[in-house]
Amino acid sequence: MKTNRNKSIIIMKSTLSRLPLYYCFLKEKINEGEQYISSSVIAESLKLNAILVRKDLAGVCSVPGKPRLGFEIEKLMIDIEEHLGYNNVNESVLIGVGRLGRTLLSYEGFMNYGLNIVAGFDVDEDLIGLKIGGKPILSMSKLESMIERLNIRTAIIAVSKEHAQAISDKLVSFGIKAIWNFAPTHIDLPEGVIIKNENLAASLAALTKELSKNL
Amino acid sequence: MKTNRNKSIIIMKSTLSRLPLYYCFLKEKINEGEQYISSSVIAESLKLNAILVRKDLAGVCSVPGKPRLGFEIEKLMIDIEEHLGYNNVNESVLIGVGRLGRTLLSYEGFMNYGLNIVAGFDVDEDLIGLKIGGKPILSMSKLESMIERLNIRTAIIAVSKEHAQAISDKLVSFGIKAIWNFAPTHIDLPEGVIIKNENLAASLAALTKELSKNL
DNA sequence: TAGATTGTTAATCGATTAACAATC
DNA sequence: TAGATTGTTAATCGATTAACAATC
Repeated sequence: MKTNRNKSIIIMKSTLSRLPLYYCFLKEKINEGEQYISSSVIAESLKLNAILVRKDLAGVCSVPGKPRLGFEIEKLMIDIEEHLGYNNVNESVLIGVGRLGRTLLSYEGFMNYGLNIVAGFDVDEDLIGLKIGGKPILSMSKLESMIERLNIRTAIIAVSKEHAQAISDKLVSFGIKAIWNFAPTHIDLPEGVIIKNENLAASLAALTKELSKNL
Repeated sequence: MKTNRNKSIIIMKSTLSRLPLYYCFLKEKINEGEQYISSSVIAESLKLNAILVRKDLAGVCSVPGKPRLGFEIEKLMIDIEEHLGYNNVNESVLIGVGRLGRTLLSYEGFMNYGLNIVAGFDVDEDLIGLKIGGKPILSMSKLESMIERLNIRTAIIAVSKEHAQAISDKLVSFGIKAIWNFAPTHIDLPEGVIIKNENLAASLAALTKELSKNL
């Protein structure tokens, strides 16, 4: 872990999780015609601690900010893109073209972040051959060959919780290394495969819970 | 903050965020006919540190676990429900019945967590009067009266990013105290209103980023 | 009993906040 | 220059991990 220690190039996970927030805000600002921005303005708008923002930015920016002026927005955005890997387009497959799956297929936001779902897969014969959001829906039998041919590493699971584990096992055997799971269930995976669970219900529950604390 | 210090009833935020995970796992186990479970089994299955799980459970459970046996699953689930507030049904409104909005309206997972979207709202005349997932779609003009009548505190925003700020301002003026934002943009809110941003694209980007680190 | 598993107290780790000198 | 804003080092805070005695 002591590879490149030129200038404390170690960026905290927590910082990484805030970068999209900054990026989104900077995009707004540049659309409003702004050219420079100070960390304190960002902090205030985003309701974050000013020192925290300053430290985050210090970690990612290639050109230091200028006292009195702040950071050049355009440069800063490029730096953030670099760190988030928005430049290397990431291709993924989606399994399960139900309602949620269709939403994800046609979600345009992904493009902006360098993400591309190449196809949806489903067992339902009626869906196969259709296009949703410009993406083809293919038979499950095509899954393996597509993953191999395009060397895809990331899969999105939008099937029912009953099928999630079986599908995941298949995906892993085909070479998938990262799974974004929307099925509201726990999935067991071998070492080396990373997973991100997106439990929408739990997410909303957490919000309402916090609300009830604030009375 | 020194109200009820009977038995360290202060539960960490991080613990709270893991509770849905435990809950989901316990549900599986009880369906398999299990009656007791040990923290170490939970930890192993969920790939968490055993001590962490033990501590989390110690914090929420009303009946202590039994050495050698573990915790009674059913009791534990009830305790978790208590802590997550799954029991007090939370009602919310959804603004923006586009593709994402429709998915959320018909997402059945919410029910299990004591969450209920009472109606969807949209400006599109063609949608008004329809039912999706059993929930009516109403005109925006009905929004205020519904929030007031049912005393609703939580709103879900699934409109385009251009409209998100304006809608939020309206919602706050109607009395909404918590916003779950799916529009990929930053929203400015007054003190006292809490927000949870659900940036799907950023979420996937983070996953693929982590993948690329693992090479 | 012996052994597994619990709950708790202390140690470590990581992230946030505070303080402050440097700079335009 | 004076003042705002930067980057960095140190202090605090919170969460995780380790250690261990207590219990069935």
